[in-house]
Amino acid sequence: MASQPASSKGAATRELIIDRAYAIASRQGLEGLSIGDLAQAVGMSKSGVFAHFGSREDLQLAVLDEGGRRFGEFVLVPALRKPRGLVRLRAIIDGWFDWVRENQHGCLVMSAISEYDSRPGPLHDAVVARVQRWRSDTTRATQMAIDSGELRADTDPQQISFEIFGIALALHHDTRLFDPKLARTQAERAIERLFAAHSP
Amino acid sequence: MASQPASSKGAATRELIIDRAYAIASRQGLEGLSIGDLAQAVGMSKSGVFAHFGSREDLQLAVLDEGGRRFGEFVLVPALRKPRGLVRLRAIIDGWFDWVRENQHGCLVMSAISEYDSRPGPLHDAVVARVQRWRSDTTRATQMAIDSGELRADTDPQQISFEIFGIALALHHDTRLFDPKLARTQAERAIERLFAAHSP
DNA sequence: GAAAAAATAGTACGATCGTTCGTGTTTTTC
DNA sequence: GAAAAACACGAACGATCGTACTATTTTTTC
Repeated sequence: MASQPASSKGAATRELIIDRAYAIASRQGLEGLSIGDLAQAVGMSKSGVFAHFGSREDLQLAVLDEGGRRFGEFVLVPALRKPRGLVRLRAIIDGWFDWVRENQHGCLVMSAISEYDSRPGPLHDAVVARVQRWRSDTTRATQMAIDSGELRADTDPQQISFEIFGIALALHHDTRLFDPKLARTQAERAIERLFAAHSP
Repeated sequence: MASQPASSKGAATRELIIDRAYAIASRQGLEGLSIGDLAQAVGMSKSGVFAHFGSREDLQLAVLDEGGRRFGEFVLVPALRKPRGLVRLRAIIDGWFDWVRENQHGCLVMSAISEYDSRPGPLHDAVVARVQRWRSDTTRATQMAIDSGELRADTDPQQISFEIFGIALALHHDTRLFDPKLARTQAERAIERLFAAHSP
């Protein structure tokens, strides 16, 4: 999963560690990520793993960052290649829905939201920044769809962002708790109704 | 917080323990609930606390149950005193929104969803059962609003349930991550649009 | 109030936690 | 290839984890 042949040995193993850590934290959450488990997963000693990060918290921050990076690469980057307007906004949503399907075992960032939303500290701040960035991306894409006349002029882009977020959250949880296919259908129907309500 | 003067001493302290455990788990999650912390919170010895539950898992199940009970008492019970139809459905939603506002530090059941949605075991099953029950309550209330003619006959009550769930989730997270008041406004606007789209 | 039962405390266990430190090995630099 | 720097290991730390076992205290029953 390493994006490129890292320059130094240390950077390469650091990437490997984060890759494994991402896999573990996707299932167990960032709070459920222990250095012992991680060391075993990468086949190194605990102290060897630890040395790459000043502390467990720094490790968690790095893993959270990796989660945000992957989400961006999977969802945002492809969408940005689409033309501005409703097409791009729909690409973001579809990409997100696919992301939920692809990550059956859980989405790290979404878990992190629940874990740190009311626990102050660096991780809370990082999560807030991450979600905020994502939300503003969606808001911006919505604004473009308004500018292009594909959504009504009196549409509130932040409101749309909020509602898309909610639909994605419901999809995320229903996918794991109940039936993935039904959940996807319901999410898509909700999106259609959302756009229909704001179409000019 | 004890509902009634418990018959035996043991049952009374058990209630006390669960009350404190609920408070801790609301902030830290059920996985973040340790018997040591809990013992200190109730002013008992670790083993004294432990003896009331066969295992940590049983304790977690009991606390989860308490969370569901409180939610039901706060949201569902008052709503069931309202007349069937849209009034009751709106009461459920308003109650839930108030619940989110009231529990600033986090909702235990919502956290539990994230913690156990993809981790098999008794707690996963308990969470699924809990959410399922809640969803079917909402679906039933929606069906009544259809029957009374307040919502269109071709409305899918499960779809409505899904969307309400999503809006509540978004409200829940935005309340903690961003601005509670703005989140509440956005959630209410989303609900209005949802009903408007299905009004006859 | 004595006897039986229930509740709580105390202690100790093996495991695991994050972290530190000193030593050895591997990689990079010159 | 030698010197310097980076990397990894192993052992040990104090703390905390859930749990088991045995006393001791408190409550209930008669």
